Amino acid sequence: MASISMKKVSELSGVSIATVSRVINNNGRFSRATRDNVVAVIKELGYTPNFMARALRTNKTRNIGVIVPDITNEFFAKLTLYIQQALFEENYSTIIYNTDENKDLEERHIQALTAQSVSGIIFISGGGYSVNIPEVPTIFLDRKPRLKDKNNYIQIRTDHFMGGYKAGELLQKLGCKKPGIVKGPKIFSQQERLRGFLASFTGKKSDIPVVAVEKVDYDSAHNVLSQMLGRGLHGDGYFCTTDWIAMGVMHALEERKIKIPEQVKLVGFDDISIAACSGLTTIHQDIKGMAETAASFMLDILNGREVEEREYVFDSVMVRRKTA
Amino acid sequence: MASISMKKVSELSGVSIATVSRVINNNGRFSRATRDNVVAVIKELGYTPNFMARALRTNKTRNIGVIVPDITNEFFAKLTLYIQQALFEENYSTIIYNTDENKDLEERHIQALTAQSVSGIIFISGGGYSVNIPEVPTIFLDRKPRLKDKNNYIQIRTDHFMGGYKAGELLQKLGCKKPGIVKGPKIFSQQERLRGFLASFTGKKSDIPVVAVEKVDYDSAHNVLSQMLGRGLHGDGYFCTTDWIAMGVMHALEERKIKIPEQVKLVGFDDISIAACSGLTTIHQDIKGMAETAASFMLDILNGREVEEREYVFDSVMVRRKTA
DNA sequence: CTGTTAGCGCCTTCAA
DNA sequence: TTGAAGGCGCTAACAG
Repeated sequence: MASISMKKVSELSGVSIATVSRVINNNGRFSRATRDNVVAVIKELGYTPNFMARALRTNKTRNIGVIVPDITNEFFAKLTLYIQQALFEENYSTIIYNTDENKDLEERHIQALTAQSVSGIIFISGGGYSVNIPEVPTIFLDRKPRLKDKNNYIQIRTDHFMGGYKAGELLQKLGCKKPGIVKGPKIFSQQERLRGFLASFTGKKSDIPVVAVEKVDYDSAHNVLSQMLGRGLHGDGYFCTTDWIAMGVMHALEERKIKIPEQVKLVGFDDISIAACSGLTTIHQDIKGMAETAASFMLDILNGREVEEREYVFDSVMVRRKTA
Repeated sequence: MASISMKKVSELSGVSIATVSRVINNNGRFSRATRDNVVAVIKELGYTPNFMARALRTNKTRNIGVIVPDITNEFFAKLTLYIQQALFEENYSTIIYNTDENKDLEERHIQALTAQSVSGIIFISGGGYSVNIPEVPTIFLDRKPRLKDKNNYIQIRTDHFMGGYKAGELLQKLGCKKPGIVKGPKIFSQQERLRGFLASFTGKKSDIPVVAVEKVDYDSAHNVLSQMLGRGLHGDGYFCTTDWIAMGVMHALEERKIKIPEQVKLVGFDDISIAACSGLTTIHQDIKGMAETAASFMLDILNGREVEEREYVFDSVMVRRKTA
């Protein structure tokens, strides 16, 4: 397009560029009449500000980086969807990067985002390694990472611990004698759910089998469980730290004709669509609430409003369906 | 950070800013010695180019907009994931917007993307309305939209028609006497799958029931099917134009104790995880192939390479599992 | 091979 | 309430 700049607006409206700028940014110091005039010309010309020039001048891009482990997982997809929607309301865009839980990739993406001068970053990171806090305002979502320097930061998440605890309680209430847990890799959320689960038991916790799978997905869980069942051993109730893990476990059991919930009870975590559609009992997370809180805090920071730098923890709720 | 600019590099390395710029962009016309010198200084200073300044100057942001109906659907999530990865290799970022199949939102996003001067757009749009082609290089993915002006454009998709055709063939081969189709709203891909399905039948097509659901998701399909079954009518084989629709249908049938595949056969479309994990027979799309093709064409265009503006159609393949 | 120079479009003092 | 002018950091002629 024949880019129309402020200059053209200034010429046609007979005022200086500076005044046009003031009108656009509502910076006061112009008369009502000039304002109306300038606004009219802008409309007539269909002028839109040049984001790049503005970004260069103000050092603010109005782009927010969102770093997620795996957008392919509905849980993270929803998180990013709601973040994007909330931010778009305020004219911010989101740049999404996938890390696949990989520290190197994570760092490369942070660097890319920084080089691009994003206005802020919403960061889902919580592997066993420590991370540098980016230079721009950053909000940690879903997981609490190991941070290198800072002690103050905003962190938003579900109460993974209590979620695990509730799962343990339910399994006990339902009379499970040999409960166990199937969990993912050493990531903050996974570890917390494990801790909570174990904490719900009063007896000897070392008797409770903890089976770990490499990734929090269907195949990993399905494989590990199939092997286990092949060796003839299984308990009568499993807390799976992810709905996808639960699906893998569920089908491994079904393939061996083991009845759910009669012989084995199952509890998942996340409450994504597949849980509802498979009748999986699971721990629900308030995805929308967390996403909107993250977006709203980010906006607060960007607008210079005061935000308390601490952890914001959302309640989890047990959703009973058929499997437990 | 104390932003280090080219100026500082030029001072410390004793050459002009222009030379520094040439070295950075590898634009030739500098000696080996100066190059090494400049590179060393850059490294020492930890200099990184300012993307905003560059963008302002060159009018290229290295941001690619990706417009998808619903990132929450694994099919689109994977598409965007692979696009993002391919583009990141070449130092491009992706800005993702969700449209929820909504024309207004679509237009607002295009506008936002244009205002931001993205370098290009990968666009999934194909409702019943006509769309304006954006000003920047655009590639249409998955669906062929109704375009307002241009007749030349790049369009990449699965052969939805043949996919539907294959589904029809299979159901017939399997001996279905009363086959039907459950499809989503009037979107290009949905309509094509329907056309293909019907085309596979030689007899009277008007006898084939077409049940339409509002959205291509589990709940819509589940509701509609439950109602239908409540009225006591169903066929012996359904082609569902989406895996999520198939899931809804599957469970509605199971709830009525109707055996799959004995009494009713089911074929889905997309082949997302849930299909594999539910034993759903479905039509597989080469998501990665399409995404990478789109990214690669985009890069070609951006780099001034010649690309033939036409439709690129990927084969679909039938994946037989338990439901048909 | 290298340096000088002129903006890209915008915001923001400073002066009027 | 307004205008003039400088500069954000970079690239791309145009000279040498």
